[in-house]
Amino acid sequence: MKKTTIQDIAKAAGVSKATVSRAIHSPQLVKRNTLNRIQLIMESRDYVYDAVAGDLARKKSSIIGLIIPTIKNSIFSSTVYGIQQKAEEYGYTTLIGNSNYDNETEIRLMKLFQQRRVAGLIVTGLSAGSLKRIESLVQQEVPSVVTWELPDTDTVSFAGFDNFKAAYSMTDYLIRLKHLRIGLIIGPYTKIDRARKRFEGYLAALKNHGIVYDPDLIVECNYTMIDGKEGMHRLLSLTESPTAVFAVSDVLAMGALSAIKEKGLNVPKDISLAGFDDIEFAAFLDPPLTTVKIPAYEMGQLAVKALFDLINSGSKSIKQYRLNTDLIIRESCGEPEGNKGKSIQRNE
Amino acid sequence: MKKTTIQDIAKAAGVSKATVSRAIHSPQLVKRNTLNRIQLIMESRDYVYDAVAGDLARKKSSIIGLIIPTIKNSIFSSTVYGIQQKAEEYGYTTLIGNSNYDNETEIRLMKLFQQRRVAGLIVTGLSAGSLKRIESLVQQEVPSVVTWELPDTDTVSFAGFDNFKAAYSMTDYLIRLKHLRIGLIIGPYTKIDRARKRFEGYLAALKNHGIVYDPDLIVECNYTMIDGKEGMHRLLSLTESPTAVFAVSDVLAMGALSAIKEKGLNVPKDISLAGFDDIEFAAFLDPPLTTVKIPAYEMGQLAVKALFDLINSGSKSIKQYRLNTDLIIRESCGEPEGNKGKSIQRNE
DNA sequence: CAAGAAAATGTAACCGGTTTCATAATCAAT
DNA sequence: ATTGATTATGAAACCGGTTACATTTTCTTG
Repeated sequence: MKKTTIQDIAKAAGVSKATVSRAIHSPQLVKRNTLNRIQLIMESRDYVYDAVAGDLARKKSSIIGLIIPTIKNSIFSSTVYGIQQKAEEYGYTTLIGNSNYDNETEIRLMKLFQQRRVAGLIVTGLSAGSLKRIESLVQQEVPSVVTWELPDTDTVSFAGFDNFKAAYSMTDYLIRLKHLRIGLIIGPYTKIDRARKRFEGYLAALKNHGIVYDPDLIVECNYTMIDGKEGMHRLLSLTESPTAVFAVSDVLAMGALSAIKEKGLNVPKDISLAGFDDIEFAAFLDPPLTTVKIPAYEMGQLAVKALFDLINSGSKSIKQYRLNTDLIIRESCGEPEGNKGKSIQRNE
Repeated sequence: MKKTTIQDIAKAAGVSKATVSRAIHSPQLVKRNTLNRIQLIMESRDYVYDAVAGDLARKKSSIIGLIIPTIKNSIFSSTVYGIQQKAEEYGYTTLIGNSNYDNETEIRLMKLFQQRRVAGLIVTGLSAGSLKRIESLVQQEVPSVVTWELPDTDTVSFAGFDNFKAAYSMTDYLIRLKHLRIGLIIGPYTKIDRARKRFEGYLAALKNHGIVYDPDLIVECNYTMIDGKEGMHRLLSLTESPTAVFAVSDVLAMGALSAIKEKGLNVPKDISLAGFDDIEFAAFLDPPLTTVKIPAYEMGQLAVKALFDLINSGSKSIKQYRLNTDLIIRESCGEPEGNKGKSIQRNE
């Protein structure tokens, strides 16, 4: 049984395809009478509009493409959610691709989406290469916006936040609590720009306070709880282990926390722990996690807003949203034991 | 600047559209020489294949639609991930819609996907209404598979597990630990079939052990940590509070756990706590959470497999995968205090 | 080299809509 | 009833590909 098309409807209603098309999209252009007849026939024949054909004819689609590193980290889910909510308001659907933190995959997905003729693209880019790629997409008239970072360009729209500053402020906070040996558990900062910026923020904070950087305190790993746990175990087995650890992702922090507990240590008495993202469960940990709040949901919404500005302006209106992050002080960080009152050692 | 089409390429290469089309999809049908020429021209003009036009002409698409309750719960993310991984193997992309546990939205999304002419649909259905809808979709030749449950039908493919049994087994386990007052924190079981099945599993276990069902011990709520926390607070403020609580979602359990700690109680000494789903963090909680493991990832993969069987067989081959759930015993459940050795009270 | 088979390419209809422009029908007002 | 404006509809080209079928080219081989 062939699917019903507007042609069929037209014939049955004794009108032309054009009229049926109008009946669907601009009913006010069709006489009451005709309209009713057409609608009745559509009902009775289970007509289903073909959005593919429509998109082709109209030369525009109502799908936006979204590329994120992974759907498995709930912090990205929040952004996705923000995007979907907002996109839906505009009548758009979202096609999601996971790059799995892989550059090749990311590029492949961009191409794929471009082939699908998405109305626009939102990318949580990985590297400088991503940016180049996006600039070229924009030139090829695929409206695109970057999120989760502040790319250094004025030709690309974005809704992001300052990864450097966010990591800086947390490190600074820990230093002010009088920590001198601050461990860092962080994602693959050689591959991912965002992670590198955070790493630099950490470094800069140390430097500003005149603290020497100790490479032994850095654990580079992937973004799972297991990684966090293993990373923390490594730090704890150091001859001179850190008094505070900054896990640059709450997921890592959670893994780290479990490692600490396994060792029978107390947070924050024996060791301070800080996270990054402020995902929902951060507040529910024991102790509640001090972390950096990323406005993931709002960022998603603004990314969509920026995207539609781009779309509606024929790629003219470039919007760049810089969102703030917040230090969320809970109970997982305190002054280092035995260091109370001691002033910070400086290396000059 | 107009986009380059195969027409343009054809003209430039001095061949027909058909040859260009072949060069793209079946290069082995094109002479080496011509092929090279065409490819060169495609390169130089930044030709981007139009998958929309292709899909229309070919009357099939390479997008599969996916409807889940919410992307925000990581347990669904696992299923999504499984689906995306598998779908990608087959060269398909995934369009994701969130129903937000709302029936209307779910139906709207199904229609939307049908209009988009998706190759197939994977639905984490909500209610009996969903099933009806899906049966009708299948009749309209939209290959569809249900997941996350075992619909009672033989005309629809699915990859799911037995929600009743899963909840039954956990409740049974708690009872065998000698708990008599078992609280239940559960999602909106009046609206969501899956939740209702679980509720019934709980009820059946009680009944089988001759324990009277106390409505005061049931908290019906949504699926966030806050809900779990509030729910647990309610249970703890009961005159006769439960000795064990079964939170039918790890997210709820985590909220519940924080409520328990807030009260200064110990798990499992003062109260036992069980979850459902076995999301990644369940093992990392303090104490590690006893829960029911749902094979979310595998389920996603099998759903895709079932879907492609359906697609490739012209909707003939119906596959029904019944997956097992496992009781994961960790440390959050123990015998009730002061009840040790006491035998179970029966109400006959 | 001729002839038949195999390989390469072209022609044109088609997928299911949209939209411009022209024409026909209706309406208001003189 | 006539005219001009307004509203409703139709005809046909178009969107960018695919594909069945026909035709041409190239390859084999006797």
